Amino acid sequence: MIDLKYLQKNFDEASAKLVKKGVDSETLERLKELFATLKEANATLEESKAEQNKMSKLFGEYMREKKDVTELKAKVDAKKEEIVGLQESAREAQQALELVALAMPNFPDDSVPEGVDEEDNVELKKVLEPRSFEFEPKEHWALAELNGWIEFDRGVKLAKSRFAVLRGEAARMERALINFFLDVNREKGFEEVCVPFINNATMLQGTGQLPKFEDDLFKIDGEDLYLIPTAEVPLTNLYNDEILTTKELPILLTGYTPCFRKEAGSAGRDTRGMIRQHQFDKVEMVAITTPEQSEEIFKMMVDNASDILTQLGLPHRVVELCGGDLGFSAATTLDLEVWLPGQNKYREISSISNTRDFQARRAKIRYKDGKKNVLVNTLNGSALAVGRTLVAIMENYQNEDGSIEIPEVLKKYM
RNA sequence: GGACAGUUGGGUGAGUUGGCUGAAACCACAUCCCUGCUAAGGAUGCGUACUCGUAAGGGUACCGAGGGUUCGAAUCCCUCACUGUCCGCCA
Repeated sequence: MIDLKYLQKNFDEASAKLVKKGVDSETLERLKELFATLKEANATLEESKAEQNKMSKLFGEYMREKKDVTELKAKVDAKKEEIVGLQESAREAQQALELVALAMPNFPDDSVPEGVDEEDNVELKKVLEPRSFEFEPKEHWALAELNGWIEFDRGVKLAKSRFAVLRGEAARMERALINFFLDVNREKGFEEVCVPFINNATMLQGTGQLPKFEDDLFKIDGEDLYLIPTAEVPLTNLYNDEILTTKELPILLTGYTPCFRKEAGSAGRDTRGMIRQHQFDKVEMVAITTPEQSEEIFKMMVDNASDILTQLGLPHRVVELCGGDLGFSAATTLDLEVWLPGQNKYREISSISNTRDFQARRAKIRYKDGKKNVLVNTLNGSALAVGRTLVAIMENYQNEDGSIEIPEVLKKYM
């Protein structure tokens, strides 16, 4: 959630920031008004309650002194009636505010480039030269068929479209990649964590998936539970509603989880192959830091993900997302895009974001800085998306006959 | 899933004949004093959130969550969640 006090005090500045992210200033104006309304409603309510509390105390004294209380009771009864009304309007103001506030995306950093969609993203650097093929490189689904690695039709049979089955060497490579990623991350100082793959609504709200993106989630029928769309949710919310100490920070976590997404808005996109599935494996990095630490940790996370790709010998590039392409919770995001020779383009394989205190405010994650409680910064990033890495290996390591070499670093894992 | 018990501040743990308890005591923690040096003693402070105020200092809310009774609830009633124990089931 954005800082509403900041919005109130620096409206023009705040609204300029959010325009970058495609929020119109009318919505912001409304948010500001709702906030002011709530504050006023609460102020009057609290004043009345203070009076009532005072009278109730008096009441006790009267009783003890055996004084007559009928007059006092009449007064306090009248006050009570008044409070019921005030309470109702305060509650309405609260709900109206939350409706808008929870749907408001994070402020982008000032350094974020202007732009409306991925066309306007900025390439920062390329790592590794794509290899040149003496034959026409195939796409991964063709290779999958040749090698018997992926069964799309049986995945569909078991569940529905956008589910797939990995077999034999592909299944083993999937597992090898997970282990490789976790090992590298651990060497970089991330603690490995194994978390529930199902989280409750409060946690999903903490990281920003709810209430706005409910349609993208698989919900458990009849329960307040959802399949996680990313390990970012459980890893970040590990500290939901907690107050940490300075010496605990930064907290660096990594974990493997499957991720479940409805892909509601992506009908028709990447329907072929396993670039976009309802279920995919991912190893995630999450960092909980002080505001001062987050910049450095962010760079470290990007370098780490890039380093993993380099170790795998996969050509990739680093792209800075423009304001319009930035996710809901992110203040800044760098994507790593891996080269897919079969598709002849770079495709996202990791996305690393600093949400600053946006998630921390929602999830109430703070740390004690001296006497004050300060919101932490939370960061997250993939290292890496496993299925897409498998795809990248297939396409980059293919031979003319369709066979696939195993990257050197993975050999000891297979 | 069934039965019973429980859920209080960072921790342990009082308080359950409703008001003087936002909450004793102890521990932990912080600062200071004394002492002096692998110790001990003393003083003070020490929950969270919102809100008013330059500040000092006020106000409101929170004793698992939500609702109810009452002038007033941690204390009474209802619903739910969670934890523990026993039973059932089970990887």
